[in-house]
Amino acid sequence: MSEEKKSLNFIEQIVEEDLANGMPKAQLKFRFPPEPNGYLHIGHTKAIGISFGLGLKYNAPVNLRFDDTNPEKEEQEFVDAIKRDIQWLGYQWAEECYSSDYFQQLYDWAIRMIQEGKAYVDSQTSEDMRVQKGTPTEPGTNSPYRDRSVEENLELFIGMKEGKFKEGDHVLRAKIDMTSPNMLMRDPIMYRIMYKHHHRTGDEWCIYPMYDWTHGESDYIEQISHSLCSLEFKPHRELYNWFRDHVFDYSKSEYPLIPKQREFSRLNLSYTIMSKRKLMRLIEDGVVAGWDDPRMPTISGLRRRGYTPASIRGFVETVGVSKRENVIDVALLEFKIREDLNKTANRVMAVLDPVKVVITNYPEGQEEILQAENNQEDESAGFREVPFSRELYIEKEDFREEANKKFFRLKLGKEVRLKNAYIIKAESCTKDENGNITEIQCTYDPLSRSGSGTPESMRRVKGTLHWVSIKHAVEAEVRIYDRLFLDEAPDSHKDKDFMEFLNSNSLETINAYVEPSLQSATIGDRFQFQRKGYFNIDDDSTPEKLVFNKTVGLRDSWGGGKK
RNA sequence: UGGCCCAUGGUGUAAUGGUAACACACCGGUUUUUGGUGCCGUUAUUCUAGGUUCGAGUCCUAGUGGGCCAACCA
Repeated sequence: MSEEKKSLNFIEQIVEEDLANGMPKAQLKFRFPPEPNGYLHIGHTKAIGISFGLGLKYNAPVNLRFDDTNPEKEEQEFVDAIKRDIQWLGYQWAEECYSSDYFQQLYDWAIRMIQEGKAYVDSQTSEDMRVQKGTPTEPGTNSPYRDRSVEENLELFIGMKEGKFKEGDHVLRAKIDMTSPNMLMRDPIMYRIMYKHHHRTGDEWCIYPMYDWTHGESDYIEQISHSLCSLEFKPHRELYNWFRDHVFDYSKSEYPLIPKQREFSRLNLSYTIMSKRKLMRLIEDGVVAGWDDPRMPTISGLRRRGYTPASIRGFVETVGVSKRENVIDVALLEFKIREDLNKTANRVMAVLDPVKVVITNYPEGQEEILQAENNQEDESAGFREVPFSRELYIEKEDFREEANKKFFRLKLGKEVRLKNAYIIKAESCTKDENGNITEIQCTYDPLSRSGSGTPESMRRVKGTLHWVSIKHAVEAEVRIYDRLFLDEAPDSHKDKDFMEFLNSNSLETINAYVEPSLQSATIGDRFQFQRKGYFNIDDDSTPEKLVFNKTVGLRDSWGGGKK
């Protein structure tokens, strides 16, 4: 009955405080506001998890709002991908919104601000404006156009909207304070002229509102209670409130509630990058095949790699929420997917680097069907049939002519258990002219069959190997991935480009032999290749040519026994 | 020659003035027909210096270190 009290993160505490101070629970409303200029990545999952998590916790609506105010970079493809990824993660938004839906309202409010002397049209070049803006340590100076009359401002702004000027001729700026220690308060730009086709509004507009003017007011229009974003927006909060308070003054009867912005630190993952611009460069430079390349830290990439929604959600939950800069060890992500797949993925046998084994005392031409447990962590997973015969493949690394006691695998004169099958003993091996082992001759103990219940079958031998029957094995392509970067934080070096840290061996494609039960597997299916790791069927797979991705390896406490 | 934010094991996150906890990683043990899983265990001057307090990781001050802010990007 007594449920353990989980501690609240600082954002949940803010919500609880607001509730305690009298905010009705029904007023709680959140939003996730991606810009459709790229695919979502694992870093976004934190923001998604926070806002959608709050929605779930308080049974409050969460809007999905596309912050589409810059038609230069935004595309419908990204809108579609973002929706697909959020749905795949298992979250449901209340309403699908677009900042561009509010362009008219924003424009009307801007007119009102001009009328009240709160905004003016500036006609300097961007370079002049930059100089005049000052620096973080020096105050800015007023624009020579700052004191234009309301009438002139109105005429110019309306002219901007009507397409009477060229791009760059004029901008609309809020009139705040050019000497503010907060650079964002130094008369920020509200509108710029842009003759670009917008993926939603087409060519209806040739002026587009800037982020600060748009974002907060979109929150306000949607009556969002808590607008949660990452730390770099902290300095924007002052401006967020400035715009919000003016607009509230104009529209409080229609929109009675005011949103508040709060900031948390974004998620960084070791050995990768988390910037849409840089991820795009990996694609453009051909380092990866696309946004959904299994090596990418994108949601689409992780999905294709074989990650489950539950593992990703569990990951961001474990990572927590704070205001500290952080780099999460990618090992935690890997732990989360292993944790999930260990419970859910069926075990199968696949030999990735084969060497032939002949069981000399097994009758030629004989075959038999053995029973194999699908998942010892899940009794309901049942059993499958695995064919056995005289000639098998095992992993090359599982045999040595001689080795010390720490080598629990097959060596000359010693026994090993073949998983779900018999105990075999290595008698001899043959090599090619280069000394490479080409075949291992073994004998088997016919009474030792797994599950047969004989005393021989109960014998304990130290090693157990996976294998496939050569005659029955299915050939498959297996793609093995490694981290994309060799440096723990590739984009944290001021003096070096992140591309310098690329891992040139992040993809290895091999030909493997898998047990015949996998012939019927379909795209997305996940398995544990016993003793090897977790693998899933790639989008490129066909019944004629199976293609697997390595999602993550099994934890390996042996380390290969090198030296 | 400014403003704002942050500082707890290797990495993250708790402890909400009262015994520094949890997860991952690491190392060791145990179980095991996966060197997987499970189970058990080892590992900490809470950045520094002052101050407030019976009592400070927590509050105050200063310092140190890190981050953000000078796009007609979001």
